[in-house]
Amino acid sequence: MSQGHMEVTALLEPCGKEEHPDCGIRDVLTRVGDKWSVLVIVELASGTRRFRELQRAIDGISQRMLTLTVRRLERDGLVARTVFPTVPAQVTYELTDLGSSLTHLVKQLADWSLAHREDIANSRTDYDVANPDHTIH
Amino acid sequence: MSQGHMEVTALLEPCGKEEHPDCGIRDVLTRVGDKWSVLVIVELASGTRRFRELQRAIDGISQRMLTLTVRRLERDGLVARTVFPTVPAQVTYELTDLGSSLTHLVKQLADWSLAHREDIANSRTDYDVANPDHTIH
DNA sequence: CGGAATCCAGATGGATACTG
DNA sequence: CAGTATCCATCTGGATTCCG
Repeated sequence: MSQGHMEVTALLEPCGKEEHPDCGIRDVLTRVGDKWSVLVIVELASGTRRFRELQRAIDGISQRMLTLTVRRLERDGLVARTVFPTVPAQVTYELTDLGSSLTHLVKQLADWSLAHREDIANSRTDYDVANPDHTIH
Repeated sequence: MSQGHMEVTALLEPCGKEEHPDCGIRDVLTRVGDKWSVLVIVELASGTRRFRELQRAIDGISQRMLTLTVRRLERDGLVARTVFPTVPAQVTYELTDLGSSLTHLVKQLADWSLAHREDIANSRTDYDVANPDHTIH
């Protein structure tokens, strides 16, 4: 059942003539890698949230970016959006089954990040000391 | 040993007064989420590669972006760069232990992407049909 | 071969103001 | 409350040229 190796090999091969050669994986990774998506996913992993609840939970996100982020997640089928036509309007967001299945992997990535962030920070410091005038970031 | 839940909760809390409130996880995720890093990591997961080998293996990457990508991965301690002072120069790249430990997660993400790319594509199509004039991407 | 340097277009994201 | 609209700064990444 552990077929990970075979699958991933296909990553670097064109899998369809007309499509992008990355088999669409980049679509998913750029979504996960954008500035706010993961934080939204992690927050929704704890339960249904309203728009303002999300904004208060995610420090620093602007109204505009929260809107864009949840819209993209909704378009990808990872998040479900429900509008209650009350006054004022009330909108809730929750993960779909697809979104929940991704959450598990996102949490592993988050844990890895937390576990190794010291290593990475140290490596960066070392690199910056050894290469005083680099422009990489 | 499964402490995933507790760890990730910390994601949304400021963990240090002076630092970014995301505990540095965004550093890792943006690295994984950028356009080329994952493809470089996956290729290096198969073994040591020279610069030109990487470029030939990764379809569409420019010289500049390959340089930037491997430099960032090196700075983060995920990739080791070795220069052989021959003429012409010969440079090899390989994953460090840290990089290898991330590879496993990256492969899971890649497998998830491949497994669900149809679902996502369908969801996007449905969304675009239901919202004919949206500007999201 | 393995880059570095420069230039430039497009994407991303923040601030602000306005709305049903 | 839950957005939309606009403007604008920054970042990302591609193309090209040059270099040891």
